[in-house]
Amino acid sequence: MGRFYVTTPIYYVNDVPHLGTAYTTIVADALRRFHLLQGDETFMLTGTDEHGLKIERQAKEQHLDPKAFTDKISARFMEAWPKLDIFPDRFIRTTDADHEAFVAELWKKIEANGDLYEGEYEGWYCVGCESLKTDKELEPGNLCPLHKTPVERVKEKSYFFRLEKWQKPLLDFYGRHPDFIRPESRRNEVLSFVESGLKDLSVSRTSFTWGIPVPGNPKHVMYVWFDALANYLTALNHGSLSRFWAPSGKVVHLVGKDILRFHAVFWPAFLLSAGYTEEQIPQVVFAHGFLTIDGQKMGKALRNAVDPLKIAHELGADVLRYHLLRAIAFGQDGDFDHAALIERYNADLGKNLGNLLSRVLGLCTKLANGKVPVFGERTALEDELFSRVKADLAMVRSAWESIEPHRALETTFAISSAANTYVDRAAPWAAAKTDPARAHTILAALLEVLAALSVAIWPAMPNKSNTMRAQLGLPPVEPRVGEDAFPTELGSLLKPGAPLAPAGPLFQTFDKNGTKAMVDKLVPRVEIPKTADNKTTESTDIEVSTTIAYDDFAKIDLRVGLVKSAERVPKKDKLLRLTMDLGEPSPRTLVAGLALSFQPAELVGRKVLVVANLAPRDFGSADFGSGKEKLVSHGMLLASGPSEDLRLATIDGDAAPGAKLK
RNA sequence: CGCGCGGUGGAGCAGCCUGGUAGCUCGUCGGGCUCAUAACCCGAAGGUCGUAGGUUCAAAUCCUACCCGCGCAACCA
Repeated sequence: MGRFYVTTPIYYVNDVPHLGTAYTTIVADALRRFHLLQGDETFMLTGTDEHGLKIERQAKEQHLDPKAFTDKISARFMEAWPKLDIFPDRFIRTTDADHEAFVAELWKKIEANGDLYEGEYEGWYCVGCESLKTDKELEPGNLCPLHKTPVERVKEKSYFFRLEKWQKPLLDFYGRHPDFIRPESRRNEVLSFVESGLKDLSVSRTSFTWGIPVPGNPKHVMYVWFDALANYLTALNHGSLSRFWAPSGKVVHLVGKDILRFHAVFWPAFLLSAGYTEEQIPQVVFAHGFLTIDGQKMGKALRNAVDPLKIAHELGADVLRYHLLRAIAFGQDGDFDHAALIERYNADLGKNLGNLLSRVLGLCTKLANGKVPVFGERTALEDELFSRVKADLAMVRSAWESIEPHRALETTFAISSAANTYVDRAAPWAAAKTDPARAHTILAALLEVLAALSVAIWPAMPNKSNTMRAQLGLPPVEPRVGEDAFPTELGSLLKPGAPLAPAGPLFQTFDKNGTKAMVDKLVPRVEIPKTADNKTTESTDIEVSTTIAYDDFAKIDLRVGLVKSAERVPKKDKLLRLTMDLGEPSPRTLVAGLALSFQPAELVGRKVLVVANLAPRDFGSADFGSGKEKLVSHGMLLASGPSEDLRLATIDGDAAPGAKLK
């Protein structure tokens, strides 16, 4: 028996609960339920992350006080989880008073250890990430590599955390605790990141106020990650709850692969700095992958369209939970496919397990008076079944222990398959005609397996587990601390003579039409615009936006231009660099997105229409074979159509290069 | 050399860390059973585990190189 503490990330309140957050939270709940079954003391934490510039701005947009704004969104998370049969021990908010107090304490400890200093930060800041970016990280045009939005130049006083100092200790720690970062591939990522060198981390801001004030210097608020990570400790900072923290408890942080770095690098560094020992660092940070939906990346539109609560409402939370846990290899990217969901529901839940229960209970009604029959003499068939099931149960247990829900469930359902095979081999209906005692033994064996299964599915499907148990005449699963209720032995899970309930369908399968109807119902209606289509519609959009005055039009210098030369721009597959005669003393350079429609050679000598007085546009640089050259366009060439089928705007008849249009 | 992911029977995936008869679901074909949710069971067809090298007694698994997809990003002033 031990203690098990599992956390989800605290979800940022700029979004509402969606399939992705539901996924992580479901896994956390399933793991905790497994540990409950084993008799462990458990604590599960989830919550919301509520500070930061992005929230401050979003609240303002909605004309709300930040607190009122976060109250609103946070409530949606809090209300969502119970609908998926998830009951965290604490739902923490970074605006909770105890959290704010605890973070201040943590800050002071780190400061007292000399790991915080005041400096000045100047650089780029991405509001989306809530983090600073180095010049190297930025994409051309000063875009955040993650959000693709422009970063902001900020210059402000800031406290810095001496992260650099912890590089070596962190590497030592990783070396001594190979299981700290999982899965392995992620661990390697983090290692190479840390090995490549850590820089001190800016951990406060003065540019906004929606955050936890820095102790002793309230002009500063803490960096949201400093604030957020601490939540895992805040929740246990109450009396004896600290027993759940490492090393007396096993601490497992489930995180998305996008935020692994914060948990695997910053967090242990903060802890070490605050005086925690290596043994007091969480044992596992497990990074899971991202989900796609029906093969499509989960963009904002899709995220909002696929509501986990709706799926739970239609099919039951158990079914959603099962499918997510079973269909996706935890730790890897996975696809949430609606058709596969129904397929799996039919196959595993309905036909394999549901039908097994139904046929066994049906036989019991007919052959054993609806009571648990007496287990008579075992034959080789029962021996084989039981030893197989025992071995599988052991595998299920170890799969859960090592955080591999997909494997745990695969094996769980292999048990159900084995039982189905056994029914066929043992043929109780045939035995009943000649040897009723034998038939009873067979049924008793099957009931034992079903009883074990009813427990084994509980971490994933608590409701169905109990429905199943009710039919077996068993009380609901009620784990007790110190009592290992995960089945290992078969043979005495049921009492002979105990009444069984009549069989009712555990999972009603869908026939062809039903499947189709359900898939239609669940698949989001939104058209997910494909990038190409999107562009086409844009470029064929003939709606006239707004009118402009003639004077405005007159400002545009449209001219005929003669293409003197044209060449592809290396590495930019849509761009051509053109030199053009616009009737000026020297030719101009234009950069145009024509490369998908035209060969450079076929453009040379053509007369096309050009906007001559457009502000020059910088396209970065390109290497034309003799080193990097600046790529600047001095004008715009007019064309129509999608980029792969452009038509040039030309002039009727002949006109001299430079001729103006009016 | 932009970042990331992947290539395993018809489809979708697991296995790869910790080498040792290639597994799961669906689909196809044939058979069985008749207790059950048109269910369940058995069998069959179908795989050069992307390619080429290397390590090894042994490679889907470890190493090296390469090829091919996909996603994201970027470029159409």
